[in-house]
Amino acid sequence: MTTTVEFIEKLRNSGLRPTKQRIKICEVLFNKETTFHFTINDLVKIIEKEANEKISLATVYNTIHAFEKKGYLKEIPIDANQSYFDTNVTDHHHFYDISEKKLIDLDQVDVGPINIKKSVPGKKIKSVEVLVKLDTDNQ
Amino acid sequence: MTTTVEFIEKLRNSGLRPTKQRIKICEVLFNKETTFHFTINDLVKIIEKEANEKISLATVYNTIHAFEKKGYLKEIPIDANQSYFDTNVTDHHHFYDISEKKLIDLDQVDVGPINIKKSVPGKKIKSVEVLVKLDTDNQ
DNA sequence: AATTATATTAAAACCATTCTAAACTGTTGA
DNA sequence: TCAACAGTTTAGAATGGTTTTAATATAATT
Repeated sequence: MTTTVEFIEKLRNSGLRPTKQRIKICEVLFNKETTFHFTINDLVKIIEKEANEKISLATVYNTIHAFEKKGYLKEIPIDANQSYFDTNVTDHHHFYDISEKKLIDLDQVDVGPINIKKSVPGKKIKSVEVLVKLDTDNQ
Repeated sequence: MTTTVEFIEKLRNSGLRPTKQRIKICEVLFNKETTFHFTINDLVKIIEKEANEKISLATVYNTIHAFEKKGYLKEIPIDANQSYFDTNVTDHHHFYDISEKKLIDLDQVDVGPINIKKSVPGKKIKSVEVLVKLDTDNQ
């Protein structure tokens, strides 16, 4: 449980003005028991359900991008249709259930160490992401 | 080097009528020394340069999707802006150079075996893809 | 050659995302 | 406290990759 005051602190410390829209989005994203995955569309629906006032779609995009840049969110590449975000910003991997279009976290422990044996001159590794696609098991 | 006749065979064997558009796309995609990565936009430019006649954008999309469904191409998820395709359909992984927006193949050997220790009931693993993001190394 | 099924096409539609520029709000410092 | 400024929100328009449409063309079958 994080208080509104703590979100205001967090925002200010990040150089982001604590507007009521950003505080609301913080509450929706970071005041949950567990981390979760969402699309912008999902998020807008949650906000509309929880809030009594409407937030402009442009503001939702702006805020999500600001949070991503600050490292409070991670974008998960799955397909080219839509952006998926994750409130779990620790290093981890994903299952993607193709039929249900749902993401499931895969801890580092569940995948084991990955050793990249190749390198590209002048470039350094920024991240290593494993995506495991799942299909219905009808044998 | 694959002849036009062989492409016609391949198409027919796949249940795809060998139209001159599809044959042209086959030649652009599968008549190369090495496999490569491309976006639809890249492909259209290559076709326009190589061919004397124009192929409709809708046909390019249709054909790429048909080829993907037949397993002649793989889509690589990188970000949500654009679809990237790979003419290398063997199991392998990728580097993604963020600054240059370029994909580089990573052989299975370069990554080593990946052991997924978690499972989801009723679901089976369809694919395991590793995406290694690269950044300019300015230390 | 006629018929049928499939493919191509240009243009319109679609839809997630970004941009615009005007109105609004938080912050700062006098 | 309040004016001034910089940063933020907003609705709506614009963008751009992708898909759909429905008319025309082509390949396959008879």
